[in-house]
Amino acid sequence: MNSISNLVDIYRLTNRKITPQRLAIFNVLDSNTDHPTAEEIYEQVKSQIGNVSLKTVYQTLNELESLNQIQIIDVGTGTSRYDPNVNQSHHHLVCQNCSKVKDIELDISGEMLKAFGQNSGEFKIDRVEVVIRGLCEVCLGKGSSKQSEL
Amino acid sequence: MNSISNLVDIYRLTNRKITPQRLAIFNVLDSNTDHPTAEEIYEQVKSQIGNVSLKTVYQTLNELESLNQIQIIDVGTGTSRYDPNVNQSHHHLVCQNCSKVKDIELDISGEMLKAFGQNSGEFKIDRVEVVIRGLCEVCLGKGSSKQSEL
DNA sequence: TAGCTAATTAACAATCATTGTTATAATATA
DNA sequence: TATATTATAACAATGATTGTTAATTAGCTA
Repeated sequence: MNSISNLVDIYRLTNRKITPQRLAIFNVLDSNTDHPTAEEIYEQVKSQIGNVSLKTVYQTLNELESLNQIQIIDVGTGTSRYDPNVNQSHHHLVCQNCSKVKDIELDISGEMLKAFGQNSGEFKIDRVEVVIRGLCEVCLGKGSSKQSEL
Repeated sequence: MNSISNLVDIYRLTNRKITPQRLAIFNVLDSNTDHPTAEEIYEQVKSQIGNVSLKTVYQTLNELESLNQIQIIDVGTGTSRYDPNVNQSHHHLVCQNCSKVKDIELDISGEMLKAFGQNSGEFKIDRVEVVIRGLCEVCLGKGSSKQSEL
């Protein structure tokens, strides 16, 4: 994601209005590395400006994705997560216990991509996503009993 | 997934009953490489034995997963797909146009796993999933306009 | 082979994440 | 400041999946 002021510019240039709701959403996303869900963003925006609807949050997030300013990631935990990191190529670690997602930088290039391409037949590769599943630091420390609180 | 007769054995050994519905589901999954959705399995079972409920299909599929006989894959297309291939390690090609999923054999070992582990910090890796997104052979042939029929 | 009992099924409602609809409100610009 | 246009909120709706419960069936045993 670009900085907030860049986003404002992008919004102006594309004839979108700068509303308090949108600014607050930009603000929550700015430099966020937590991969929040829409619900979590909604809660944070609410605590900043008092009122938003969940619909507005979803709308704005989808908009930001089509403007290539965020990435919507779905790693099969039942809820999409929103990642403002679109500049550096990266992949994701997913905790099988608490469902939290962390970034991991992996250089999927050269050898690997070549190997992928050789096995993919007639398929035209657009991009490669690696999801690494396991246990995060926090859940490791707690044993591995199921719990869901953060 | 094991062969159907093996599944029947597993079901008997775990005090589960062999019902026509379950047998038909086993039969649909047997050697299936199409990554069908629950709905698709439901349709096929219905055409075989006349009546099932979707609930029964979901139940049996979840059961088969916890018995490690199938893999539930969720590649962010909004619907889970069911893959009886649990014996060979493999990954998935996902068509961005028609959402179909194909298997791809990739050797994620040695170098790669080492690289992954080095970047993952305190995270304890259980398994690595690679999803390659792009266009399948069929959709390539059709240009890349959105269509959803198979 | 009939009867018994636990397991299974089907019908239906419920859930959760996400999207559609529409009347009202707010932004940007003249 | 008025006006055109876009955005918001409230609400209903959707689609995939799961919960509930009464009725049915598989498989054991007499």
